[in-house]
Amino acid sequence: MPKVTLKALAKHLGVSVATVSNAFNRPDQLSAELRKHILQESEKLGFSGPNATARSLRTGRSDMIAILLSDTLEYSVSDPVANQLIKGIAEVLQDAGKDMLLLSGAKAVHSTAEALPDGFIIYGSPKNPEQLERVKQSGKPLLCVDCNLRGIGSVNIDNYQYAYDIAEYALQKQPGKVAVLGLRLIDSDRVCRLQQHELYDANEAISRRRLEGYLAAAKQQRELNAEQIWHIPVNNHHYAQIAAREALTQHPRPTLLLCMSDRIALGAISVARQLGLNIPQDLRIVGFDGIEEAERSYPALTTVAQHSDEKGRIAARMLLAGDTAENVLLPCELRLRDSC
Amino acid sequence: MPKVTLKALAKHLGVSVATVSNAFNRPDQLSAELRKHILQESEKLGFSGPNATARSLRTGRSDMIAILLSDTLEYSVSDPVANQLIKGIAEVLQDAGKDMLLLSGAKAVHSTAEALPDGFIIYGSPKNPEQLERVKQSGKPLLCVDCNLRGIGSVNIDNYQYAYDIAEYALQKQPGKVAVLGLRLIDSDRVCRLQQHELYDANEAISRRRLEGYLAAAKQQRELNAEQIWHIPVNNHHYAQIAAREALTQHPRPTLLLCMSDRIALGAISVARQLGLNIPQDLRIVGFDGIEEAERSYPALTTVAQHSDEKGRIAARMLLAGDTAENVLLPCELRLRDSC
DNA sequence: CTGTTAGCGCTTTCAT
DNA sequence: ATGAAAGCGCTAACAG
Repeated sequence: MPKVTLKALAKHLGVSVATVSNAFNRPDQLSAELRKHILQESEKLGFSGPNATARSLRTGRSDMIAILLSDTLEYSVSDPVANQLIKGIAEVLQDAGKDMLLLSGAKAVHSTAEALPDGFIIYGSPKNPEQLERVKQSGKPLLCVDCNLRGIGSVNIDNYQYAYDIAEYALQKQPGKVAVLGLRLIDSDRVCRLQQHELYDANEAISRRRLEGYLAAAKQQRELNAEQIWHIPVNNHHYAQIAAREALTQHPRPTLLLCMSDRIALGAISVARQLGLNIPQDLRIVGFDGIEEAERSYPALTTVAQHSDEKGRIAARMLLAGDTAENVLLPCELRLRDSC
Repeated sequence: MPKVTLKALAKHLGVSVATVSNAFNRPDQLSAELRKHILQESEKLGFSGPNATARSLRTGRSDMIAILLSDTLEYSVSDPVANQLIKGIAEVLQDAGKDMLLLSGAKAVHSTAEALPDGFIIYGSPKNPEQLERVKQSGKPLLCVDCNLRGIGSVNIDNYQYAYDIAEYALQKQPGKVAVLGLRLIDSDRVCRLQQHELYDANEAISRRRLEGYLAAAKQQRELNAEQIWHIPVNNHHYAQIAAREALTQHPRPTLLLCMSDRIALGAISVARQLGLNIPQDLRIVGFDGIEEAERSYPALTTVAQHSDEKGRIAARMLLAGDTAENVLLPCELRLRDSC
């Protein structure tokens, strides 16, 4: 069986290729009945619409939108926050009839599919400068989420403010010894404490903004010491537990853990349980993100809900609307639950 | 600035287009130094390799692999099991330099990107027959995961066997009144109990296979009644809680909950806590899947670990190797923890 | 409303 | 080792 192309179909039907093309792309350019006839015959011959590649080559469009992830695909897909964001974007794209391409932002990756999408949502600070450069060069619409890039619109939250708010809430409720379980504060792949000179950093990373918020809130009672601030390289349970164990086996033990993600906080809760500590009596814990799992943990986690799905929806809508110059700051909410 | 194409580049360099093309695609066809020179100049002019669309039109390849999801994108991306699978696939594709396209299998979607991929992993029973037909027609390599389609290779687990095993374990440990919290057993979008005539169904859905396993194991003690089997339409906390609440407020109350997913089991644990029931003293619960959250729930969940990430890795490797005729059955393990 | 035609940017014989 | 040219399947401008 020869391949069914638009041209072959046209010949078979005794009409011109333009007419068949119009039947698919510009219904107003031919009579309704001819169109119907063409569509029916196409179906019958197993022609499922114009070849996407050829169409894309011709028009320069692909009806695909890419999410340029700052981490590897597998990490991004399993991180609950990235996941919620992807979910929100997916909802909007699906409604708009667009497809979604997930692009790994891992260093040194040069994927050929990069060239296809009609637009990009850049999620998190890009780690692959060449790739970013290529994407910028493409001249296609771009939008940043959870990062800021000169000249590119963005959707963010005020990390400093909400970190400040939740830290202040926790501290006011009951003063005590504070430790910070921080995510990706420095460039190291192992769990460790910060050194004094690493306490401040010009870097715009969201974790730095959160740290500044904690620091500012803590200051009102007592300056926070670098050695009570942990760096955790990856946002997962494993590393979170290592850090939590280090922090909670000190003497005297901290009585408040400021965690930069809910996953970290959840890891800390496990460790606390292993150590026989009661939350919130012996130890209070707050998280950041507002992932679903944090609602149903035991005890339920006090945290900042940042609505990543909504962030995704808004970003996707902005991109599709060509509204890519604005810098949007989305509100969050404190979720005061049982852990603090 | 005019667009930089391979042709323009060739003219600029004073060589033919074929030579430039070869510099990118067939290093052995030209001298190493000329190649190096061409590549350097390309970089300098901001030419980031041959246009992917044109190349794809010409060669018929795209270096993309699609996952054809049986649900909507947003659901699949947030379901922990689908998520782990995607993660496993992503790992392998990334190493192979392939990109991953997530395709929604929602009814009536006809995405243009469908035509692009070089191969498809079909995840779960397709709900969009036209789409499936198109994909089959494409003649590209296909592989099923968690479903079986005539003439297509597959990667599955033995749902019947492991459902049987975990039910038998639970029942032997301590007999009692059993309720099943089942996932998508019938075609209804609300939580409800099964009716007697719905107890058996020829349908090959994995939930049906699991139910048969439970039923067979229960039979050894006492036949399971349809009214103790709940249908839950969506694998999330919300619906799980509704079903669990119905099941646990009966008199007499069930003492064992056989849950068809870990998410459902986790929802049931929340409800039990709300009702002041102690697990496993007053109520025993088992799940299915082996998601991460089940390890760290309180109490930790007894379940069947099905290694979805490994399933994904294996499927991706098989597809890439062109090994798409086999029907692979992967082993699972019982994870005996505190909830039963 | 319909048909003809020129490319979109590339790869790949085939000839040199 | 290199170049000329055909054509992948389609869309859109233009002519009729």
